[in-house]
Amino acid sequence: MTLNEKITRNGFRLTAPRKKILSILAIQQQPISFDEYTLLDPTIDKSTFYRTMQSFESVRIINGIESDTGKRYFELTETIHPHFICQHCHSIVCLPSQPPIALQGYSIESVIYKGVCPQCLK
Amino acid sequence: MTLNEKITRNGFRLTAPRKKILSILAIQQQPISFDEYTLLDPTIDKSTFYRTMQSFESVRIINGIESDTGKRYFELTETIHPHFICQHCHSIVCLPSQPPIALQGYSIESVIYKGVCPQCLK
DNA sequence: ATTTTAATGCAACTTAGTTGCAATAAACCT
DNA sequence: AGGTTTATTGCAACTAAGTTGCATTAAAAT
Repeated sequence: MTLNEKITRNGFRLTAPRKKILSILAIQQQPISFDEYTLLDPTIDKSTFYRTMQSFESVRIINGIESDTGKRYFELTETIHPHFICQHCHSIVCLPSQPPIALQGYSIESVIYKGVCPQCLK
Repeated sequence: MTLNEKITRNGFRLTAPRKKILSILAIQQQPISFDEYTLLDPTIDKSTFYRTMQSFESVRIINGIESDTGKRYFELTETIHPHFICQHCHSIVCLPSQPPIALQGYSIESVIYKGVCPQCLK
């Protein structure tokens, strides 16, 4: 199922702002915040952006990550992978996929590690 | 090193609001938010609470966790353990301690799993 | 006991994200 | 294709969480 099918089959309309959001998120190496997104697409409206994130999160097109800066970061959920948040420089890094963790009774969808990144440890 | 020593040796003063915060956090089963804290101690001032969290986080007396509700949750860092955040009911659960994860070059201080909890899966 | 200075408590502020609503435009239907 | 329906947009106003400035208070050092 392509991304566009995922959208239309879930009853969402494929609009211009949504296409742009998806095309921009598709080329990111890390999750990005609304602030970072507006630098790449200054025409976007705040509420359109956040509403799109909510809609697409609800059908697992997008994955949101809470930073310790009080902002949310977003990425496409193409390949599931863990993330690392540096508590010193607050960067969010995608980590290589790892074998899924099993936890009796729980459905685990993502993993976040917090700590200090190699650069900040120096 | 006791908790009080940890506080005074880091140059912090052992004040009445701080003692109360610590005594209340000490008897929690899960991390709590400012809202939840005020129910247990209605005399606390918002800025005193948050400033205490910041100070004590900086010296690892307290561990903060970002929920997907846009709130931060706090707990004492006595025993390090992972947490689970349910994306459906937004509860935060302490999980039993697990063998530490190694990640080349990184210092990992905590792990958060996100997904759906057993109750919500039913 | 006095002095020093960190911490408190209040009010005002900031910032991220949400909401209401009229206008717009996908997608559906002959 | 043209008309209709209804989801989505874009704007402004709002909310909620957390922060900041500052005068006052009280730990702790002398």
